[in-house]
Amino acid sequence: MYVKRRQFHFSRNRLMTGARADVGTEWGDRLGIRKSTLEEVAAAAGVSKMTVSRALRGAPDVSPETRQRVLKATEQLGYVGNQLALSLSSQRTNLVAVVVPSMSNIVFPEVLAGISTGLEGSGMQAVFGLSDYDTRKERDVIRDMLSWRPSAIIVTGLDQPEDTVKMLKSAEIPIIQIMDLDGTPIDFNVGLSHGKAGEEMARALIAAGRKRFGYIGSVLERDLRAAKRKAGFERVLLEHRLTFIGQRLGDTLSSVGLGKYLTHELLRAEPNLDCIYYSNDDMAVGGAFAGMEASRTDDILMAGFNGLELAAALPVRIATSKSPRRMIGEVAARLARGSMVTDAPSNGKITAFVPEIIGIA
Amino acid sequence: MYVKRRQFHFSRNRLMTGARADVGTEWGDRLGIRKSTLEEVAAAAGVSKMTVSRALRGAPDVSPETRQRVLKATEQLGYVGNQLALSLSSQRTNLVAVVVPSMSNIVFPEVLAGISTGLEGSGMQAVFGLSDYDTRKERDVIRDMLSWRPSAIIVTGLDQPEDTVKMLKSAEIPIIQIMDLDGTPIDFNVGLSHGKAGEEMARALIAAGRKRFGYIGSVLERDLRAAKRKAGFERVLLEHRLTFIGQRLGDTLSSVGLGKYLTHELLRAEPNLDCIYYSNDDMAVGGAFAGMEASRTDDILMAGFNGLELAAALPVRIATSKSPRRMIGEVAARLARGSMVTDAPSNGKITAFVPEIIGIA
DNA sequence: CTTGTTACCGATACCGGTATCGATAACACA
DNA sequence: TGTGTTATCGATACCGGTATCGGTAACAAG
Repeated sequence: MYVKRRQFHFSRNRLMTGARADVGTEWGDRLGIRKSTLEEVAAAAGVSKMTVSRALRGAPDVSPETRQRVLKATEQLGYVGNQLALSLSSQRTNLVAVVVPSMSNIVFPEVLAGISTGLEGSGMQAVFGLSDYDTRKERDVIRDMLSWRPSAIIVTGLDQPEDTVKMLKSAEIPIIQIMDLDGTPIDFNVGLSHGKAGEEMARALIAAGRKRFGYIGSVLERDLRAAKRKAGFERVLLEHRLTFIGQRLGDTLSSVGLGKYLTHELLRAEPNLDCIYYSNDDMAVGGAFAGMEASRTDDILMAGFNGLELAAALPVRIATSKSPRRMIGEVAARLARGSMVTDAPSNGKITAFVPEIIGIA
Repeated sequence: MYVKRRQFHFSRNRLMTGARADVGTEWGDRLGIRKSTLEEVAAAAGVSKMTVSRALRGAPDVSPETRQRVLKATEQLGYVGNQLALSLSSQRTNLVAVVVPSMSNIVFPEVLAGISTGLEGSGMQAVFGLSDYDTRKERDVIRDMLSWRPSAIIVTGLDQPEDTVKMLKSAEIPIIQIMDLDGTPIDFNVGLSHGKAGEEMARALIAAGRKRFGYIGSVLERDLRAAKRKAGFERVLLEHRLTFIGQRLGDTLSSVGLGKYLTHELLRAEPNLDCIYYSNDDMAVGGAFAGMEASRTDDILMAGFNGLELAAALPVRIATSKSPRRMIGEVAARLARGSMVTDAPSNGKITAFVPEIIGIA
């Protein structure tokens, strides 16, 4: 299948003549810049590859002149370095594996952006995978990730099935579970309590005089955090002898369009609601649109979750809890960075955020 | 700094006793599941590691019984495999490097999602990096990526500076430039002509009777594709002896809030516009909100670009060009997959999409 | 019984780096 | 002059896999 390889064994003599001698495929330009090896750079600089390795990494025991020669050769050959060999040899990677459920909700990209900035300057790379809210797929993705021997792994949520947890533990690297706090973390945990977020939102809305609540969400079996928010909300409703008068659950992932559609439906069925709690801001924005179309913006308040930039720009006000998504990513990244220097992760460390509720008063 | 390694040399005898014997750190559970090597699996199965390698990869010359023994040992030890060693040894990776400018605009996450699904089942992994619309940063990110010897690289746009292009070429892997088509591709090219997109939008709006145009965008020096759309739009305006009556350019990245703010400003300065072209849908949605607040939704049409789901759900109609973002990602991924089997990328292959204009008629 | 074939498996040499130890030369010091 | 010391560098053995080639046993054919 794969054609012969290793048929060119560069002899030392050959190398001594300079690696520029015989390059010239379709790709290689005449600068001779191509993926070269330490060995080639060494030959060009007239030293051993060990010395090149040292020079490039800034090791102390290399004379200034040698270092210069090596640097020049590196430049000329366009040497890039090989993380595969480096990582295999040194037994440590600069990889951070990240698994998120989805990319179509802006929340996770923002977390990734946070991770990216949090990793900046550390020389570490994020490798990401999507689970599509599917635990089986998540397990497979995690397995693939682990085969790269990342130095840390960031996963979304606390509700991984047992075999996934076992696999994670067996990797013997820091495991950073993000977003959710309601559950038992394996190792590090960065996020917020969605149960509490739901509770607080309910309390705030009730305090603001809302009495007749509806709920709109999408597939809660998959978005467990939305389900936790709803459960928290309902707990507080119950405390006040209240309940959701009506609710609608979609069967696709949350979106503005879905929120709008379900809101129209719910408003028709229950015209006397004075507040609707949504599974998140996308849905709530859709709700706001529906409210505008139905001219119900004055007597009914839509409440979501996340604090999207979009929600703040809306012509009508909606309530929401601002989740520190970027921040969660950055903190997770910092924890991952730590993994490069400390061998002993302080087991069970938790970073808890409290979302700020806005748009009510 | 890093403490001693390689101090444990498992003797063959030691291994023969079973790798479960001496595990028991804080992390290892009593199942003995931990990162083990082919050698260990081989010892447990009583064969050579070469045989294990063959068995695990489904090579033909392994007897069924041996395969079973190996599989059992693999299972028991929770062997995961080491992509680092695999890739280094076999001289090919299953990595696809992806560089996008930003994560805060939903467009790029959607491209990534497309790439992810396009890669599904191929055993390939996407490694992504952010350039923040900064060419220097882009170059550094690309260099980091290349050091992992990916089997393909996907970069955004066609306007990389010369040194970046040189670096890309020297990697001798398929280079897939996405999103933009206006320029000279290095190798593969998947996207759409933003110049034409701007032209077509202008033509459609003029055909629909719009006459008094304004423009609202953000930092166009960074978002080159938005600049190309604007240029295309202006070309057609000129053909019709028209011009932008007024325009506003923000100095931050595009967002709904920014679009709303600038629209309010522009509407104050130029109250008699009947159409505003925006750098993208986020801005246009903000414009729509401003229009609603100013009660100008009947006499002025906002036009954006992307065809976001959000735009379709809006209570007022806005015009937009639907860009096939997911599709672009999927096609790019397919091209990247191809790279694993064919050594000779068909140089210069271009996949062109034509965005559909909606929301005008 | 000798000789091919075939099926199966192991030994060995890599892949491109790093860690470790040892060697050499220059220089200081007694 | 003999002996440490220090600075600088190379040789060698890995890391954990895969590619390649060769070897052995079983069985068929001559």
